[in-house]
Amino acid sequence: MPMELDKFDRGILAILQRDARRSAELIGTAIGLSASAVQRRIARLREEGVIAAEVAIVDSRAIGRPLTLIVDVEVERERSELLVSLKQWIAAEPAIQEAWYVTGEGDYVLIVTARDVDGYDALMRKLIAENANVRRFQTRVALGTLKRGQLVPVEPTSE
Amino acid sequence: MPMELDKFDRGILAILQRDARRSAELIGTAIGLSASAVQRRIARLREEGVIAAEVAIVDSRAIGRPLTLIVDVEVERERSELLVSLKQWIAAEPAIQEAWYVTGEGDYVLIVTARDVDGYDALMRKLIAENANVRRFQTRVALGTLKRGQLVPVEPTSE
DNA sequence: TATGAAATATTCCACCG
DNA sequence: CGGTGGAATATTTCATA
Repeated sequence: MPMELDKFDRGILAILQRDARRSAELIGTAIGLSASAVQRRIARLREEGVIAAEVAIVDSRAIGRPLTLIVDVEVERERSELLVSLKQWIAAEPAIQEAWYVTGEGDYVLIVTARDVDGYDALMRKLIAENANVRRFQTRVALGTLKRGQLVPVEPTSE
Repeated sequence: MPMELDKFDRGILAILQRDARRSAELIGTAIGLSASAVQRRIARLREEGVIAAEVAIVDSRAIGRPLTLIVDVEVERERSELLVSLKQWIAAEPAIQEAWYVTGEGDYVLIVTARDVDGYDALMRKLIAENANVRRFQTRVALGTLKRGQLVPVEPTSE
């Protein structure tokens, strides 16, 4: 169920999605509201779950994980009990940053971060070894990152 | 150039990647450091760019964008001048949350958020219409999101 | 029901030892 | 590094529309 968001909420979200540290007073002057009104709305957006989290974005290159890989995984759909443990495996593996179950024949798409090719190889060998229902996978290496984030458009104009 | 990070830095990053609002005092008790030391380290990590940003994560379903699509785009590599404008187009389009240039024949992978199928169709028609070098694209719909984020593993691999 | 302003409580930040 | 005090910020309270 889509939440009721007026233009003030949208303005707040637009700012906080780019900079969660911006003070309520600055946000207020930007959108035309008092600091306390902004503060109240932020608290409400958190409670309602519209703001799901506030997190630090770490530069993966800066800490020695310059590789990003996009992996298409094909899974045997028949064995549903193995699917549960595969999902848990994915959830528990920190090198897998994102994972979707997508349209196709038991297909998953993974976004993986790695230190180097060897690190990635080791990860995928472990994936295969510990999940019998993984049929095959195809890897694409990110040669360049044009854009990264989970910034959601909040303007009603954008489609 | 990988940054020098000791176990305290790693502990700080592990926490802040999940909750950027955690106070320095709480972080300090968690990792065994004083609040002021934690403050100093956070400031340094921000300056060095290890912490690239601190952002609010908005629940896209809560604001009426329940659809996520993974799009493989094939581009004519020959016309490099068109590539520049395509990149700018992608950068300027808020519905495209993530975009990588990947191994293959002029292939890009996009993560797109949409209100519904019609909204997505309209976006891709616009992409085609305004970028003559886009040869074709293939869409996969995210039927389920197992994991989402840019959480980078910071656990020591060698220390 | 939501606002703005004022009062209170936290948290941060720049020093000091 | 840890600790302290002043500044900035967030949170609560309250009167008002």
